[in-house]
Amino acid sequence: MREALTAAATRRVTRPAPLRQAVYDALTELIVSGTLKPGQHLVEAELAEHLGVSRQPVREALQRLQTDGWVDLRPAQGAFVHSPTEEEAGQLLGVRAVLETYSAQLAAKNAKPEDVERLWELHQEGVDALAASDNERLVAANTALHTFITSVAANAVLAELIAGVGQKVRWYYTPIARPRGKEAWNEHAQLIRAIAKGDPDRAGEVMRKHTERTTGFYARQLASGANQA
Amino acid sequence: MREALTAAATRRVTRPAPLRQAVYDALTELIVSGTLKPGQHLVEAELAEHLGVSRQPVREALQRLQTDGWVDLRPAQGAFVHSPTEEEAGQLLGVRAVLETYSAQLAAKNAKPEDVERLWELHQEGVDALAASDNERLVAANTALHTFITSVAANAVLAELIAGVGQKVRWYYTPIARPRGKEAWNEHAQLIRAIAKGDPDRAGEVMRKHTERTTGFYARQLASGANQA
DNA sequence: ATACAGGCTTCTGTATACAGAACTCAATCC
DNA sequence: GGATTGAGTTCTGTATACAGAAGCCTGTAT
Repeated sequence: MREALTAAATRRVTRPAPLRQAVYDALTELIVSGTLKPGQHLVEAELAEHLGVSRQPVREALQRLQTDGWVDLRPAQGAFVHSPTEEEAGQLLGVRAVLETYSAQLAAKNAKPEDVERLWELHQEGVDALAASDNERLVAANTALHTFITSVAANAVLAELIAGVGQKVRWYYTPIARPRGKEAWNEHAQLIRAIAKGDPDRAGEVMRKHTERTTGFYARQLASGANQA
Repeated sequence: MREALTAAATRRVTRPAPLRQAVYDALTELIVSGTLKPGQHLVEAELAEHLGVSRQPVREALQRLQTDGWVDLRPAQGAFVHSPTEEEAGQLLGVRAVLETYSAQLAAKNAKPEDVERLWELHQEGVDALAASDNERLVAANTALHTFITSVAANAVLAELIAGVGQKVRWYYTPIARPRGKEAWNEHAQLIRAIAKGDPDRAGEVMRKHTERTTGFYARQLASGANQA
């Protein structure tokens, strides 16, 4: 009987789900969506009442939000939503570029045929979204593709860093920049071909150029319509 | 008068220094030093009493220790000192290599003459420690050199990631591996020369090879005397 | 009118109290 | 004898309470 259960109902009935996690997710969503604006003072008691919990889980969530860079915690003054500077945004893009490049190299080393197949599926989804001019779907497809490449890279440490950096990049640039268009997905296709061939050097190079172009693309949008948000 | 004060006593009398920070530092030290062993269950009440504070700051410190990867926080069970696997250690080294490479490239772009001068000073310190066979000083000199290169790179995001990854690498390898010897410092010298010339490609390449050799060096030590700790 | 001082309010930081879940171990039943 | 079930214990997760610091506002004196 034990084996039968192990095979099927591996997942416990319901994870109790610690409140701090729920609060963390809620606050992250509020920050990324822009409901909580950069520089805004977050009062623990207010958040607690608004979310229907006590101050304690809110505090714990705020602590984690700080270490993840979403809020600044000034001693004896509390939490303030982090205000990213242009300089910091540029640094984020640079770091992301090297991490993604490494990710692509590892993926090219490890990719199995079924991984490549899945990559092409994700690529097709992006092309479809592009044809439908569905920006939201396009962003999701782009994220999904990069995330899957990272998972193929099979480096948990790397994956965690990329996830953190990537989310902040999206936070900063989503309000001011549109997603890149057709040529980005052509670059993705090149990348997948390099991974399929198991050519780490080429995969890394393609990814490096890809992220550099994205960086330049963002920079131009920033320069042209800076304060449109 | 206000201007005079601003110039001089910018720093407030004494930062109250939140307790959670002190607890965090204390626990990190206990983990890195090996007093708290991997897998060990950390009971909040015990730590609180031992450190002379209440459970609250201990909890907050444990939360941060989790996000920084030092402990695992299992729901409804509490904190356990993280047990690094060999696989994770390898992943750490890989990530560190690409981050350090990028750091060296940026440093080569930004370095001013006085930075190069300081680099040579730090290098000399390492050579001296090597001559004195003072391992502790040698590790400190190595850390100081790499840290300074990162600071010259002038990328705060990168610096934070390197700091986190680097500390974990040291935690994992310090007990089982000796520091590298003379040839590591020759490589450092090459690196500094590349930075002095303002040659990012060469600096990156030298750093990449340097970290790869360090990785191999660790791997060999691990293979030979695995369970000597 | 302006600058300063004092009290007041508000919020954080810390401690304590309480409820619920997980582990332990012993007693019981097959 | 072995497995299982149940009570008891321990620890986490959450809520509440209290103390201290920082900011604000008002009143007063120059």
